Amino acid sequence: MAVEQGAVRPVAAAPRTARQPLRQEVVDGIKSYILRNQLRPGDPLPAEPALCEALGASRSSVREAIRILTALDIVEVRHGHGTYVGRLSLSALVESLAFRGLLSPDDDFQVMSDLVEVRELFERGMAERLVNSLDAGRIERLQLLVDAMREAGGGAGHGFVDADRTFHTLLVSPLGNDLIGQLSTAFWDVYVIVAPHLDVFTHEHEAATIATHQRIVDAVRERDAAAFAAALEDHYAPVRHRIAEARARR
Amino acid sequence: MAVEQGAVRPVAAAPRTARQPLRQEVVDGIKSYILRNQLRPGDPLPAEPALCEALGASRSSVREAIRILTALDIVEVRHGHGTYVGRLSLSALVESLAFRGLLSPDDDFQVMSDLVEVRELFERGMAERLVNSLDAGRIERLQLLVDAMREAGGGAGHGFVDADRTFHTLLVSPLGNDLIGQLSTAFWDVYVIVAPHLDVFTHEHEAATIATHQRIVDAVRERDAAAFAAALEDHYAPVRHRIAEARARR
DNA sequence: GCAAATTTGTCCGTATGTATC
DNA sequence: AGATACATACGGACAAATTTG
Repeated sequence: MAVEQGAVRPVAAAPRTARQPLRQEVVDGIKSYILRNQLRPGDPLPAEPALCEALGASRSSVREAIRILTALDIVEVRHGHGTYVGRLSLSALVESLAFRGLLSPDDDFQVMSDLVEVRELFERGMAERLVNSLDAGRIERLQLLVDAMREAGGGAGHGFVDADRTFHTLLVSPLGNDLIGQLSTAFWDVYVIVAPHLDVFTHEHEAATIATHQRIVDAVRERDAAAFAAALEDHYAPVRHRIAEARARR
Repeated sequence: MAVEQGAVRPVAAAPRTARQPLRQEVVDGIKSYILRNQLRPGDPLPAEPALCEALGASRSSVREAIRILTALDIVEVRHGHGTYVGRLSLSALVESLAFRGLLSPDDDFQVMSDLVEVRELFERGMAERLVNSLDAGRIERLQLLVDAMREAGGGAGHGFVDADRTFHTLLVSPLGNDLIGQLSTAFWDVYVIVAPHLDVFTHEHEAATIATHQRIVDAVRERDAAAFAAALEDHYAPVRHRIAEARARR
């Protein structure tokens, strides 16, 4: 009631000096709400009208704020269902890097090269710890993934790339450092998105790839860090070479 | 005029089957526009009305799409001025990781620990290449930053953290791998955001920090990879220790 | 299976703040 | 200072998706 509101000003007492946009305050407000109530990924958030009233903003502003937070995977929205706390994944990194790779027609190969280099750095830098911390169960699953790659070899390739992705995720999993695993898979995703646009993604090297993966498993089985590092070198060298080759073609 | 629109359908001829939201199509449309015209960071984008007409969407949908792209730093908006191609920075990664660190009251220390570990991995994994590729000019600037840290020591601390940040960015710069540098800085930013909330950020260890930074510079000057790695170990060990200590306090 | 209720998606019209010329 | 172009914000209305009785 009392919708009279003689003044033009809405209801808010705040002068709305707004050095920063209102939607940013809403973003911070929603973040604070999540932190204050110690919510976890998957937990429900108040519906849009409730957020509007609680934060003193219109639905447009609230929705724009929600869009920002969904882009960061801090909140997740299901149409006709509700708004929830997101998974806090690195999806934003993937989107951002992938676009960067697609954008620059000159140094896009540089982006790819950097990407692969970091992945190699993770695995080679952790060689000692990895060969000593991979348990029998994980080694067995690594072997199964190599077998899967052999079978999916000439096929659509979908199973092949999935097995490859899972292999490297599993490889760094025993470190207890989730960030390394997530960055590694994120970079892998970016590579898969960008590579087809650069003609560096050929299926001719599948046999060699499978062979080096097998050598990695063998090295881990024998806890041989040197052989492990050597196998990684032989695995990543061709990738680097392919990128350099494609770059030269331009 | 002609707002009659006998059918319920808007104006678009497209049936708008829309398994995915319209704003997502707008996001893809703007991305395509940037790629198609090979725009660079800072280049102007069409104004909102133009985008609405070009993509067949209302202002709301276009604006929400722009918010998503802004969060990823793919576009940048200046109020009352226009929208432009963004810098493609890793700001989204910083926001996302920082929130993850603030969110988990149990394993937030794990996030910090992972962060520092990756940074150390970058610098130690590249030790050989770094000591051999840092030129005299860069070494001189590294020394100046250490000096700056000494001066800013007891002060507000603002100059101290800035110098520290610049030091590590500069340290990995000669690799020619922008991604490593940007990730390293991004993690540093996350650390600075999250650390104060965990009581791991004390000023007591400034003297020791300065000393190890000096040792790093000395090692680089003498192209001594072993001493370089040792200095890094001594630099990061206390940080790990502080995090573990803070974790134990909980 | 249907209908109602809830929630998000999209649209429009309008008013305001901001930057440029 | 005025005019123009642009982004920001509001509020109401209807469409679409999902759940529930």
